[in-house]
Amino acid sequence: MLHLNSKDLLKNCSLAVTKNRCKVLNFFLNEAKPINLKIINSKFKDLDRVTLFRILSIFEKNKLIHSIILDNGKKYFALCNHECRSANNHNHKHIHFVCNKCDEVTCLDIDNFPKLKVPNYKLNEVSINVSGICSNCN
Amino acid sequence: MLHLNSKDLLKNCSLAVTKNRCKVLNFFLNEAKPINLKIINSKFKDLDRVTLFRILSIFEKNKLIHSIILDNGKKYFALCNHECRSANNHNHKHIHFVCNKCDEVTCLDIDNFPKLKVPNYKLNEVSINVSGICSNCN
DNA sequence: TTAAGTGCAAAATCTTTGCAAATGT
DNA sequence: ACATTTGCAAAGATTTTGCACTTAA
Repeated sequence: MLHLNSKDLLKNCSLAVTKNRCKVLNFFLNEAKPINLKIINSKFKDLDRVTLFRILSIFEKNKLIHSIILDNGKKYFALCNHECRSANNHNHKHIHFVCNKCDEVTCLDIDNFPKLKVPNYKLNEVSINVSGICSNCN
Repeated sequence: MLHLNSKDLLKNCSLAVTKNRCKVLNFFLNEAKPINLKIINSKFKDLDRVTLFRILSIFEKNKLIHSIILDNGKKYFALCNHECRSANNHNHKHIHFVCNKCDEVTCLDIDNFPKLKVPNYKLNEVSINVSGICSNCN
């Protein structure tokens, strides 16, 4: 999985390869971090809002990207990595971290993802959001 | 903390005791679970949307209730328990569970709340949302 | 060529704001 | 009496829908 290009990724998902989709997907390929919807919007001013919505929603449905809603209510989108795409669950592999200083959001792979247990409950997806100070600001 | 009545709770928070606030707070006192905003709205049809918004927002500000946004994007509100009100962080004590069968959301106190560590990061608030099958449906 | 994607307009939701009337302290 | 809360109207913001036009397969 070295050469990640938008065309192939779209094809892999049986999605039509359009200019707009490539543009948006390339944007994600160049961004390691989850990006707020508003920012994405501002990066694609030539692109219709509605079209962007539809592109993001079909990307999410096809597990090219995943979305997070932080406790502040803001919605973020981020590229899924390979494990993310192949697994059913986007949250098993990493947690989402938001820095209280720089406001950047980061997907963090953590070594020992906690195994929660609750009597009488069957736990499937576990999603963890953390806030604090990131490595840059620390 | 046996007799939880809305009047005293409001007074404790230095909030004016109004009929609407009592109604809404009583509703939460009778509901153990987080309730979706839409449902709350439908329970108070005589109450103006805006007023309900303002009541919920001031309750949240005063830590009478806390809100959660689940991965599906829906917003829920739930009564804070005593520890919840006294602590700075509403998430340290419990996790939020959503059942894939009955769709109910539950605050679950878990014994060993995971202690996460990430090198170079300072972690403050940890919020955990889990989906699966609840004890009723299991 | 034919199905799918796009842009525009407009509807449907959701949330906030301003202000006069009603209510609580 | 005075400050706060409430309801209404209306503005903003966000997300969805319908449909004609364009583009990809």
